[in-house]
Amino acid sequence: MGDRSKARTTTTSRDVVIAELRQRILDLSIKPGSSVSENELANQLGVSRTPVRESLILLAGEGLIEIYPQVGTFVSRIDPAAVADAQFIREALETASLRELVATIDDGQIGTLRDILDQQQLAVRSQDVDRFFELDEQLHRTMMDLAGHDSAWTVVRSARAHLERARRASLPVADTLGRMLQQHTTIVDRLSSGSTDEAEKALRSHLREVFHDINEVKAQSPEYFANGRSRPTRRAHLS
Amino acid sequence: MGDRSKARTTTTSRDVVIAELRQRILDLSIKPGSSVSENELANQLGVSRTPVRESLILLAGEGLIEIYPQVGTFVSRIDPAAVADAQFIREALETASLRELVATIDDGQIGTLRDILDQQQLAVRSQDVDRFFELDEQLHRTMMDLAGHDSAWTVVRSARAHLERARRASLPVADTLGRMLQQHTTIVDRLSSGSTDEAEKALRSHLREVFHDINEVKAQSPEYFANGRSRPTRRAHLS
DNA sequence: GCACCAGTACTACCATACAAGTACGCTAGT
DNA sequence: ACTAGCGTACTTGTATGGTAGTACTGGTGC
Repeated sequence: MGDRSKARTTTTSRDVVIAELRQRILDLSIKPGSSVSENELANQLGVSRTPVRESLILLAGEGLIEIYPQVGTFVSRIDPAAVADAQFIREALETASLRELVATIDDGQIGTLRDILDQQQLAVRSQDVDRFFELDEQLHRTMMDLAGHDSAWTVVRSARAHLERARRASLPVADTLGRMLQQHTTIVDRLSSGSTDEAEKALRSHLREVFHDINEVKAQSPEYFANGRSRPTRRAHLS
Repeated sequence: MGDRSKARTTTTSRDVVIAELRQRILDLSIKPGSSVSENELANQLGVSRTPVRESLILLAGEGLIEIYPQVGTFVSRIDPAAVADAQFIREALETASLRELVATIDDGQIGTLRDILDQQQLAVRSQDVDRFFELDEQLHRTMMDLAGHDSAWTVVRSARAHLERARRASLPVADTLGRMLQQHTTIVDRLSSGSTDEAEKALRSHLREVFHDINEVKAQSPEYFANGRSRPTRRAHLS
């Protein structure tokens, strides 16, 4: 639910390729700035160029891929300006949802959110980073769902993609997950107590934490970032 | 400027097809719910099915098109839920931009906005509807530009597309344009006087006017709307 | 008259072949 | 040693043929 664009019932191989590519880009299996050739991907995935190509076009629409005709296709570098924009979009949509949610939320819904927090607690104890971020996405999405804006999540997810790449690359410091969980807890607490302004404030500062992570990544992996106006070179994919 | 996805310099025929299709969908040359076949479009536009197909996939990503594998491709009907979502997104992003803009705007920028208002005044006098809405887009976009969020405009434009189809279909009542202009003027006035909350209020109620137009269209052209969960029929394109 | 069933015509999906264009590397000339 | 220029190998763009699957239609049995 919540994805209005899912107008079909069957699964095409294009769908598979899109999911696979998005996954690889987000978890940095394919590094920002590296080239991705249609032929190469087609061979790897065992399909023809057509579905690969169509997937790349769609991902280019989301800004994760850049296509230069007759030159090559590249994974977008992390652009500080794009990151700032993505952050702005995410912040605007999530805080607006939150304000509406405060007025309508009931005890059962609060229970749903607290369940997610409990599971995050477990993930923190076992230091399961992947699980934690999976739950992070689930929490944020659920809050928008409950506010009745599940379809706006598509936009947030797209914006989030640009931010998430950076976050995943940052070394998870021991207490990072714990601090994030605490922030989540604060948000839900204020949400359940009906303090609109305070809840918004907590959410906003929580979302802005990502800038800290990004600067950290930029320090240790500057090649992931788009510093100049230059385009990646064709043989950038050689690792 | 303002379109980060424009990573290329050459113009491919896919670009042309995309622009043409988006235009036709927005101005209702192709009616909501009608089918668009790859073959048919390819013949009409004098290109092969490939660029047409790729364009349709991209537009499906924006929600303007729905593709059912092995069944057909259809122009999205106007979905009230989607409209509400689009409105929410637009409102959240534009008001957030406006609040930031109040703090940073200078006299020159205010002048730029007032120039647009003057041109709208002319459009109202000559009852040039197309020109008026062109300037409407320009005004809203410029405000986001000035706030430094030009790239978020891409999102707003996508959301706006769902709203705009309805608005274009509504009969332009004599004083509609005049009323909209007055609202624009109020927003810019409050923006220049630094009244953040009042400016936001004016913008918000201005944006919500679209619901009035949409209800009007729904009354006279209910077939444009997605009332049930049913999918359009294949021969829906017979006019 | 109505319901069911099979055939046909249409759809988008995928694979493949060809065309247009760019970048890189080698070679020849300076 | 260095630079200019050309050729090759690579890229994406476009065109087209065949395939799998669905919807509509006409006929048949009830």
